[in-house]
Amino acid sequence: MARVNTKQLIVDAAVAVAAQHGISGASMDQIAETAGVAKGSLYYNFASKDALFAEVMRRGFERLSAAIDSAREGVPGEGAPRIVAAATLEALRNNIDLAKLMAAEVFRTDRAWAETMNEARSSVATRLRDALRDAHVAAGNSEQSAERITETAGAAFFGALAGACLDWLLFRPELSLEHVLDEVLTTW
Amino acid sequence: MARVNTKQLIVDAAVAVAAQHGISGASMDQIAETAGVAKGSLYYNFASKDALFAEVMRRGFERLSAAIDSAREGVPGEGAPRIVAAATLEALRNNIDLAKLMAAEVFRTDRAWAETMNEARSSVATRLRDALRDAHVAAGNSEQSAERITETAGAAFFGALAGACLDWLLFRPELSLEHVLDEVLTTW
DNA sequence: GTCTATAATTGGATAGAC
DNA sequence: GTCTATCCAATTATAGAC
Repeated sequence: MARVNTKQLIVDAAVAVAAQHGISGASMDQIAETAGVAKGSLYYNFASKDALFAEVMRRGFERLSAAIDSAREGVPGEGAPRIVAAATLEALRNNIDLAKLMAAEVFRTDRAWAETMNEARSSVATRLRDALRDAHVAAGNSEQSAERITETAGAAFFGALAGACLDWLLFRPELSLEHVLDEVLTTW
Repeated sequence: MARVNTKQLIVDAAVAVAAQHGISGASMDQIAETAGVAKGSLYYNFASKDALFAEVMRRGFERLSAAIDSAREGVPGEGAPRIVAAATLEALRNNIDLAKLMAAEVFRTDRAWAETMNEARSSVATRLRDALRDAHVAAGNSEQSAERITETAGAAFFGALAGACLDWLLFRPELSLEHVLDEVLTTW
């Protein structure tokens, strides 16, 4: 085992490089240089560029799901959308490179690892959908009515958060998280 | 002048190829093959790959803006969000490759033509923001209150539409446009 | 486990014929 | 205005030393 976690070093570098140039535009050379390791080490730790980015995306969505789950613990239904939205914005802000990368690649269906990424995407959308459903029921609507809120609404919610978040971080970084949250939720 | 519009042929092929592999992953060779022209013709019609995709993105956002403007004509404030949302979904559905491409590249800030694309992105977000503002006022709120709805809300609205639209077209194509619209707007 | 060196292929772009 | 042929740089991946 390596003295430091080389795998994590490489994954972090891959995120940083791909956030700027996209996955196809990110070269293994530049990733190795950014990580401070030789290119040979990349191929010792990952079978291929595809395998590396499958791992990058898997970890990214996993982190997002975990942040949402953690935020929701013990929160009543009516507060759910705001709290999961805040957790999502927070997670994206903490790693803006990863946010750009996920936004750019989440709907690419041709990759070798598209299936893996799609499951991760779906699990995030499902969590957001559930938050919307819980709030719907807490507002006095029936369970049956809440079931009309599907994963598509979750995907819309996620898209709204990602769109607002990137607009915020890239073009209006002076705004506060609370302000961005208000803009997303008051119109929702 | 060419007998057929070679420029348009090339632009269409570029959209198709880049929708699958991203812009960096789209090779000029494959674009030429898809368009049914020689690679030399690409470079006769466009100065470089960057210039080609600058034109692709410019036309894409222009089409979207035009669709929104056309839909809004003569529509009262309270109906504005639904009508512009429908027009946006319709435009994206009519060219799903372009939708994937715009979603993947809209927040890339390192491109040579990032400034051009950013203006186009901003003009779409502004149009959506205006629709939200008009509905807000039509619902009985003050103009002053409506001004708290900014371009960030427009970006969120666009993100929601793009997220729902791609979820729909890629994974749930059996849904109707009206159904998708309802899912986006009832939770909004 | 990490390095250096290199193989094999593909990429963007250009020159010049027609 | 379009084609074919070609250049050169960059890319993924591998081999083998340490």
